[in-house]
Amino acid sequence: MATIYDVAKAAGVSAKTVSRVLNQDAPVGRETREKVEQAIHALGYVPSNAARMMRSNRSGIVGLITGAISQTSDNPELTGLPDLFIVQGIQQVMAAQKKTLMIADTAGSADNIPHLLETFRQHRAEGIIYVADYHKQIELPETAKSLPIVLANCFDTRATPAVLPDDKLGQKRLVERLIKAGHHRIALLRLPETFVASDLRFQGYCDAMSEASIPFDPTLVPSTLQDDDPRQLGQLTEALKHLLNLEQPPTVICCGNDKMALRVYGILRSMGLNIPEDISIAGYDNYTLIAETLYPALTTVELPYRDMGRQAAELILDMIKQADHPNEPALMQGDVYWRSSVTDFFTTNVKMFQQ
Amino acid sequence: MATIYDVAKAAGVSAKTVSRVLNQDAPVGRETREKVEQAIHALGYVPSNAARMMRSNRSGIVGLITGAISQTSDNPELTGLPDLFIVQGIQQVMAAQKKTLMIADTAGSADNIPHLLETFRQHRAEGIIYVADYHKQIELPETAKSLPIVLANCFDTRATPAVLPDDKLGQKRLVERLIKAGHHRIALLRLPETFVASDLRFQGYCDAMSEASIPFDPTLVPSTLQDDDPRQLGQLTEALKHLLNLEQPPTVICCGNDKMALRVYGILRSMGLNIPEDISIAGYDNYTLIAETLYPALTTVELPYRDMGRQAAELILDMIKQADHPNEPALMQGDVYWRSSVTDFFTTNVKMFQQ
DNA sequence: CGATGTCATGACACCGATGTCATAATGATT
DNA sequence: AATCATTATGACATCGGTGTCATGACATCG
Repeated sequence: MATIYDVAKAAGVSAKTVSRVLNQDAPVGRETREKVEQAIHALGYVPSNAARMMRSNRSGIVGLITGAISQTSDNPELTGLPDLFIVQGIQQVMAAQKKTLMIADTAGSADNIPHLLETFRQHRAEGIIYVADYHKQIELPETAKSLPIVLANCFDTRATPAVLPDDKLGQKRLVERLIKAGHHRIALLRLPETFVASDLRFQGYCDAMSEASIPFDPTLVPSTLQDDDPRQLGQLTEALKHLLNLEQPPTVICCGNDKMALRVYGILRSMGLNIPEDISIAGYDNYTLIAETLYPALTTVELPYRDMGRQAAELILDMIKQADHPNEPALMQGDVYWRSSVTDFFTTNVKMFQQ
Repeated sequence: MATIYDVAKAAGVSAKTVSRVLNQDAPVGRETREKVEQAIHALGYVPSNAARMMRSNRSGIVGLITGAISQTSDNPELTGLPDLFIVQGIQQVMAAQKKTLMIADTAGSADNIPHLLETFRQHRAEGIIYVADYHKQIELPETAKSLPIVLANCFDTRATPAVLPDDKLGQKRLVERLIKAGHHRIALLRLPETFVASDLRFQGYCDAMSEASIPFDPTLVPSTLQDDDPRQLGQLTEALKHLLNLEQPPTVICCGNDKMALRVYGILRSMGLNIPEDISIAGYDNYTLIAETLYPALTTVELPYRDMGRQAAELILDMIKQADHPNEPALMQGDVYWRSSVTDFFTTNVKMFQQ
């Protein structure tokens, strides 16, 4: 591979002049510049990042640690790869800032993290973003403290800067929207309690209900599911039967996530029920593969992964520039996606009047 | 950040001795080694990759270009991110070989590729893997030729080494398995013809049928769908009606992929049909999120993405070691995943005898 | 017209590792 | 005891860029 000296020789100038042409940091005569540019092109010269980095001591590299790629997570059922949208959001910002993103994968085991951090330090990464596959609490090894670090989709007890989805607000908005559509018997099939999101979303549900002055009815919120194992469809079936057999059954069921909604579709249909004529269904995550492909399309709340990624990227870049960092996690809002799996009594009524 | 000289000073030795301790490439006295190791630990010293790279001229970096992360592909409907499993397979091999994988994303536009290649050259990547989001033909810019390169999930006209899924064999195996289960009226809902896989799988279907001496019946293979747009459920509905109204309707329908199967589930159910009692369904891709979550679980063929990734990684490493490279694309086989969406007449009969 | 400023360019040191060679001390061999 | 092999260590050059400083050629100004 050609070096700057090869170019200098070919152009009949000094290496420093070539450097000036490359960096445009000092005036260079037009003729000289052209000679140099020709030589660069002829030799296919590309400057060595390593050599540059040595002098400047600035790598322009941001490290990204994730299990998103090898998503053999501890809850393989729940994670669906869409957390990769976070990575996408980060990429966008990094590319715009001409930073190089170095992605390392935990290969499913947190034990690899120290080694990954070591590698990043070798490459003199300027900062690190850690992306979790779903909203959860984590604990990074002590070694992580020496570099600016941002957590995305997770948080720790040491107030490391974090970017999180606002699960509480999201669920609240969904329920508000359901109420606006005329529903007031609203059931909630919670995620297992081990998920942070489970409780937050339950709070959002409660907030929306109480603000609408609808008294909380515990029979509409069956005990949380114990496991997300596909073989335990039985549990889900039981919960649904319970809800449908209530004296005042719900008109809409909020599922813990879109995947659960997919299962609920199957079960309800095998019971002979139609969605949304007999009962409305809502999900959470806006996992478009499911939400848009399902028939009817699923009303759900977005997990604002891309936004979270962008936010995390901007945060780490700020922290690299100035050691300053926020103490509160950034909560990102996700929109409600209103699709045909939920009856809107008002819209229906309007149509009826029109007809 | 501490340098090797800081460590040398702290340990009271020369920099070279520290280097020897680090690389274990020459004997070092026990006491000296311990002093050095202490100093390294005390200073939190991590050697600079950049400096190392300068001397050795070996970066240990392999570049990976993909649109998998920002999957705004030209066929956004078809791609579902699982092509990331390819990336995962690559990661596994690279990690085992102590290579650093540098992932760059096309951000949805092939126009960015030259720039990405440039970046990789700056980092002196030793080789490049290009991963496509689905089996297709591509054309890389001329600039790509200067480095060892391997294509994964795609191929070009210049016989660049490639790793591809064996779509033909996969479909053939599935159909063979269906025949073995007692089916002989087997329908095939093809993917749009723009997909390379569409024709290959059709060939596999034909091969299996002809080897079983079942004459080809074109009414069982409706004209391929024009588009995968979710709004064009109508097209799919028409095709299904056509199949069901045949004098001898199929006992099983092979869908172009798992996503299509998901839609077919919805349509058939809204027609009041049960799967698999009334009709069996098979997919393709083994997109587990769909295949395992659907009720009943979907029989499908695996796209061997992880294997393809591993294969591509090993291929590029070979090519880095010796400029040698294969001329034929490597075809990777995917297994048939037999699940309850397809009736196995044979198994059923056995059960009936047993009862 | 001499002083000053700007432009264009080159010489040289330096960033942080490591390869090469030299050197001293120790142990083994004849 | 003399020679040779091995161990343990350091001095120094080098990789490919860029920062600093120096230099010469013009242009501008009072």
